[in-house]
Amino acid sequence: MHVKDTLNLGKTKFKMRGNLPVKEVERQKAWEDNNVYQLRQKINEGKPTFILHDGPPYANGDIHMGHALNKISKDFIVRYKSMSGYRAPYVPGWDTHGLPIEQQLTKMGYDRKKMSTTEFRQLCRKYALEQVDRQREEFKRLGVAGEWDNPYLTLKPEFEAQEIRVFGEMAKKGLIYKGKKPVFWSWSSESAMAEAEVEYHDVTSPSAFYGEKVVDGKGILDNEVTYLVVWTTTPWTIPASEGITVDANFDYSVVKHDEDERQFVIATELVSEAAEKFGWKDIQTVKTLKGSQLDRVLCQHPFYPERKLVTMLGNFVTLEAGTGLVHTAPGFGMDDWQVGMKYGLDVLVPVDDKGFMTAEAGKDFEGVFYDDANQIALDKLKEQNLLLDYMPYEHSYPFDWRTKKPVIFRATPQWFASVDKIKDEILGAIDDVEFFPGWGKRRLYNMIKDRGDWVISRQRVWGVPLPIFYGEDGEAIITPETINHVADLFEQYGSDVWFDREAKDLLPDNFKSDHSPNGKFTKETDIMDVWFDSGSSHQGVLAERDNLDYPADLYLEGSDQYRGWFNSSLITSVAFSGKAPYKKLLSQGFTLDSQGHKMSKSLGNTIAPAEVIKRMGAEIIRLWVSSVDSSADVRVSMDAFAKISDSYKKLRNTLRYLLANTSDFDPKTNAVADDDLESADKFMLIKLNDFISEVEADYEKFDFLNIYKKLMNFVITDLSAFYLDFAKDLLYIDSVDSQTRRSMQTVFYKVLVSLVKLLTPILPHTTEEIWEFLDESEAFVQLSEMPEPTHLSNEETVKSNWEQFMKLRGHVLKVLEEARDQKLIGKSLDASLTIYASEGTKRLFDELDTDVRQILMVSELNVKNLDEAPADAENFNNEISLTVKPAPGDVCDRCRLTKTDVGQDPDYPHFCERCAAIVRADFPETAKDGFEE
RNA sequence: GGGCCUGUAGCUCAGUUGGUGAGAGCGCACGCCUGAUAAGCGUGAGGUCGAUGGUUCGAGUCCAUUCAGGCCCA
Repeated sequence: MHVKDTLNLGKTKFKMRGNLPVKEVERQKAWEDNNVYQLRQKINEGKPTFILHDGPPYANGDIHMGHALNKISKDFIVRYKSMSGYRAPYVPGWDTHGLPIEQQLTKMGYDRKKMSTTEFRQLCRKYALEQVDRQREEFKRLGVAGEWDNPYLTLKPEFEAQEIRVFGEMAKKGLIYKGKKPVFWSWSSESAMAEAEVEYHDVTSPSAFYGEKVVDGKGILDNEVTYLVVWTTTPWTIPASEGITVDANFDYSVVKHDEDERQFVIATELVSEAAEKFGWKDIQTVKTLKGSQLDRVLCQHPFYPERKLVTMLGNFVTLEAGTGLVHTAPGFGMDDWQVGMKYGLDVLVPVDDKGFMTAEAGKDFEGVFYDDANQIALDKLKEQNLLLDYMPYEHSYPFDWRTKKPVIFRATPQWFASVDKIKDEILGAIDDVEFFPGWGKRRLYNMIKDRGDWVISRQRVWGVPLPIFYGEDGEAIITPETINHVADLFEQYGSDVWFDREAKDLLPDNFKSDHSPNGKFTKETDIMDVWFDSGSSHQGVLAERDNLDYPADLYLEGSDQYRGWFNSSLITSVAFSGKAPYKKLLSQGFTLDSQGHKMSKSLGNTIAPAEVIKRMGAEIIRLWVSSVDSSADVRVSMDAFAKISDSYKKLRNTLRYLLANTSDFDPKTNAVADDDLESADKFMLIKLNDFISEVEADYEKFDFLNIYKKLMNFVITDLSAFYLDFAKDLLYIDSVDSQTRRSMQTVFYKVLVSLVKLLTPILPHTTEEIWEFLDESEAFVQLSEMPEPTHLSNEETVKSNWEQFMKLRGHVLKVLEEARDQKLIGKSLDASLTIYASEGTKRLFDELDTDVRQILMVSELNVKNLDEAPADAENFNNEISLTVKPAPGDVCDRCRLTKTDVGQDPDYPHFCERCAAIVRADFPETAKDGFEE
């Protein structure tokens, strides 16, 4: 027998290194094979629900770090709630309609015009489903638990049907209407374009400065002699001009010059520049005024004297070029349209699909291609002596990316959802929501407050059709009857049916309408905005599925979703039922590169989750997610993952040590009751209980960063550097079954089990691996419940005593280090420490009722009165003075302490008395046989 | 241009209602240990608190401006 064999060294097969990239995959398979997620749901049946409703990612491409941050954060919450008394199912979803998928197919070489709509839609569906499969595997690889085999997809018939019902409910409440709005219009391909389909090139346009005669100056300007000087780079839109926009805060001057009777209004700052352009000399300022004073001043249209132009206040006017007054044609510009809507203007669109002016533009323009109308407009202005100057102007202009021809802004018929009518109700609903972080409320509130009505139609095919019929007189027909019928059809056949059938076959049998005396109907061909799809998920998923609830407890997405999903869901939900779809709203920042700049493929600064998983494992990404403040933007770098990887190793090793040193401990038979624990063990148990309470409170607040910080501090400072370090003199040395040893193991085991449970939401792979070594009833840690903190009888006293002691310990470490520097000692066990203690400190030692020598890890400890301290002792706060010298005596072969009693037992010449006694009792044969070398 | 947000040691973060020389963990340096060993322990060095200007007896903490960055609009 060797001396070492008499020690109780820790033993475990739990590996020091995780080999995560390989082991995670095996473990995930085991969870799937054993239906662990489903088992958890079964255990939670009947408990109060906590529904985290998944915002659907767009089904296209590999997942990036932002996806990982989002899904892992959700997993933390769902796993925590599932283990702490709630039924918290997680149904992941995908956004599967929309332009990007259509574009992908175009890129792959499919031509939408060479096949039927349904054929094209089938290709879109196939592509979308492939993307779902691809992303699903990537999400699962992150270790995210949920109903992966039954996700919600916006293309599923039951979802589409519910979306139609949401639309129908809004229509019933009078919130759906048809209007006009400018879109990018490509006359060369005769279709509307999305922003993503246009590209910008520099072009030179004729820009013109011209006057518009004031006919009603509102008492501020003189009628007939005053002219507002406006600027435009699109003279061809003058026939559609309906007003002039100024900025309320700018200063404007009314000026005259010696060669003209007329007075002109120009932004003060731009007067001299304009005068130079126009060749004006000897300028006199008649008066100056604020833009706000020009509000609703009326001018005469330069081409149509009977039409009045209204002056409006807008925020898009610039002083960088022009006059500070802008010609405004709501039918041909977004800014123009928005300000026009505010002032209740019509939307004139005297240009047809092919880009030719219509009769509405007047006989001089009718039939003229819009680009050729520029010259006509300039000529007409010149004729009337209104044109002050014109010149070529170079600027960036949108082009159709396929035909390479310019596009125009042109108002087209669109369907709208009124936000205005229910805005107060929506703002009220925001008040009932709890926001994380708190500023989210302000952001969402401002966004809703300032937003206009929602354009829900798209001139596309890959989406949910607008369920609208038209009568013979062109009137739109949306009734509860038609809505229900269409919803039922979609539920049964999917929305393809809309494209496959004639209008009459989409209507209920014998459907009658006053708008169609002959029973003839047509159908809308536009589809719905994809934000209406995902924005309906509270009905399409939460209300639709038996195991879910509406409204949800929580929505959690990136901060871009204040404008996106948070916004659209809120509008449809309030419209549908008067309440917000979420009780709590948690938003996260974006993932940026190590410099804090956005990540993009073109910049080449992206880090793919797959790469990290392959090199370090998903656990490292998960731990990283917990370690950053995700309420703001987070920086990502391989370096950061390497650092986290170090933290993981530390954590893993500490848990391994606990495991190794409880391998001979049976919690059922060896555990010591709380009140019988040794003093230091009590202290650590109290610390553990505090830790449990704090971590659970942090989980409730979704404050994972705080959990990470507390965890690392607990593990590194309390456990590894303190408790587990001095434990060796006890665990290894004392008799296997001694009270001191079992007391410590009792706490070790509690710490271990509690940590493993608390960490399961964050590091499920690792904790499940440890769980296999524990003697607990549940087959998987995920099926266990979160630990509950307990309380000891006099814990406040115990805690404060030990906290005082920890301060003294800091001083001891300091003097030991100094002794080490002076080569007096090497390790602390070489030292004999003398503490000259104040009365208070001596009382503290008494109350601690512990082996202070052991905890300070020295071989010899003497406690004397403070006033006996020699001059060379180091004093701390007049509480203690300390001296260190090499411990006298010989090193015990077994406990490695240096002691004067080594060799006193003749049977054990190399042992101290403590070890001799233990070994004689536990291994009697060694008294005769001795030990091998 | 507008709404909202962020900027404290190399990294990730704390810093209470403005008040002793600005803290933690990691990393780093140095040392110790070799019975947690591709581990463990200790000590130490690192910060003009983005910048500037104010308020105040006193500001990382309040105000203004500004720079850098992010999301969403225009």
